[in-house]
Amino acid sequence: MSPKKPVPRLLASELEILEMLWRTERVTLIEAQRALDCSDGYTTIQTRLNRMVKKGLVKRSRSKPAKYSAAIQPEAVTSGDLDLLLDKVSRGKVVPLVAHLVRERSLTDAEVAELKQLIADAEQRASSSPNQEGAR
Amino acid sequence: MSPKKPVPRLLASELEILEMLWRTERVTLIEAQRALDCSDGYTTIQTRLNRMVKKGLVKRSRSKPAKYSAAIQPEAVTSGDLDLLLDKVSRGKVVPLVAHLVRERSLTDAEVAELKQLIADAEQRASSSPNQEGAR
DNA sequence: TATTGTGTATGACACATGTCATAGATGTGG
DNA sequence: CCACATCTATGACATGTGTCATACACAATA
Repeated sequence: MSPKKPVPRLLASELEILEMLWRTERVTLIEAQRALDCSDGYTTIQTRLNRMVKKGLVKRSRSKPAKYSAAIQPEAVTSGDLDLLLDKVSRGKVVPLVAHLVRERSLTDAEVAELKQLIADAEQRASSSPNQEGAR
Repeated sequence: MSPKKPVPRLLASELEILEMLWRTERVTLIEAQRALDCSDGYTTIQTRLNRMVKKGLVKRSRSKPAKYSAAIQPEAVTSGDLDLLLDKVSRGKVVPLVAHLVRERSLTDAEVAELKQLIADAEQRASSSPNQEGAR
């Protein structure tokens, strides 16, 4: 039974591979090599992909020129990493992270609008559900 | 030249150590061992700390029972990791990340208020400075 | 059938990390 | 000054990762 393992914590290199796979969907080794920086040798890519298959991060088809594809979605990584960040680094506080996010990046008007909506939704949810975290 | 290296990408174990150091400020090896889960041997902690010193992640005092302390702040990790998350996983998009943050965590009223303020500030900044973002 | 591509599977090697056991250096009470 | 309690520095070993070179398998063809 492997229910919802939060995707450990990916190494930078694994993230790099996954990023490529998310972009390209399904690729053969040659395509993968091309899609990546391709400064690495053919069998290097092969080994890395296969090791990731072993880890369950990547899927491989049985077709003749095997096609590799991501076994996990970006959201999973986002969740896992963000949760870790929150728990370990930000001591569970969301605001500092968001502050960094919106301060460092300049947002478009559309994005600002979306964020407003998100906050509004969260606000509503907060008032409707019993909230712990500092019982005012 | 200040090598403003964005703090590579920390391993989970390194994050664990740093988290402890941020909590405790300065510790000797024994204290560190106690502060951590302490299931690891004394010299194990020693080796890990020392290797992190070598990497510039941790500082060590010259005092007799050497005191170890974090060489980087949580914010640095936050920044580095968030940027990576943004660039690699979220394709540079802030909204999905924030969405995850505010959806998964229930926020207090105070936090919601802070977030609103954050967005308001960002909005102002967006309108005052010519935003290219998506010129391509 | 032997030859040549093209793909896949193995074996290798260096360096990083997780975990310790021990040896070496030092300060302190007899 | 000696012996012991502490610290600290090294050496070791298994496993994981980065990077390949090669060997092996198999289909199409000369």
